[in-house]
Amino acid sequence: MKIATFNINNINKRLQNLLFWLEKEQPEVVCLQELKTEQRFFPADALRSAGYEAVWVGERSWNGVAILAREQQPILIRSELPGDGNDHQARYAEAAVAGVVIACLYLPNGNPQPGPKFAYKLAWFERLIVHANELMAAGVPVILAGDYNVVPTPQDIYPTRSLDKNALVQPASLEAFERLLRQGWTDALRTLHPSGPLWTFWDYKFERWQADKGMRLDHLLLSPQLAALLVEAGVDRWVRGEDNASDHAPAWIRLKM
DNA sequence: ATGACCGCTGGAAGCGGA
Repeated sequence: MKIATFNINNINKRLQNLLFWLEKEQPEVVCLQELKTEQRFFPADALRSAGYEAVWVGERSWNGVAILAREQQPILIRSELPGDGNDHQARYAEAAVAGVVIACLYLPNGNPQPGPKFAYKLAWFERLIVHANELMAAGVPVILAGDYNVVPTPQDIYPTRSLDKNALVQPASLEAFERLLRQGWTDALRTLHPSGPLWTFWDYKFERWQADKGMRLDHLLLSPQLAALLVEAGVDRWVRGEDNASDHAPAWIRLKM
């Protein structure tokens, strides 16, 4: 079973890119972020024609997450991250697919830092840590997949000092990610590729793609019973080189199930 | 690197993104 996470950066603007990738790579489950569309404009019919059922949480202009499943209907469990009844940004969806809990998340970027946006990022991260702990304690198979907006280690970014103040690389951001992992989650891509670049994002600016100066921001974390089934993982880099591409490429895993 | 991108909003520049 192939499961992918992909920050699509506007699902309607990039629908043809998405459909082409789905046709070529045939993932069974897909977590999408940055739909940038309100709920009623999600392209459910086009995806169904391509063989995918979906659940989604839309918002005008920004954010937005979706979970797709090939030839089966994902069962929505929740559409908001618990812990703050005043936070309605469309950044979290959780669904059951084939007996696995799929959490699709879009963690706040947090720039500029310091400031209220960075505080929101860290607060959101704390809520995720609390909820992930509950999922772990429930003992069910879980995948936490999405755009974490965190560069986990120095080898997950091209050599530069120009981003030292960026929210993506702040010690507080990395420490929160570490604390999440220590609950017992497996960082699937890094586990199968322990060293070297595994970029999932290349900035549109400054010809970062052409120079292959990227970052690893998109992660799939596995609960222990799924980590034992992990057989393959990678990044579909070719997607970033297409016309009209998102600035992210899909990251994916294959589980023996 | 006080950065050259991309797309949205609104109807012009300004913003969010990372």
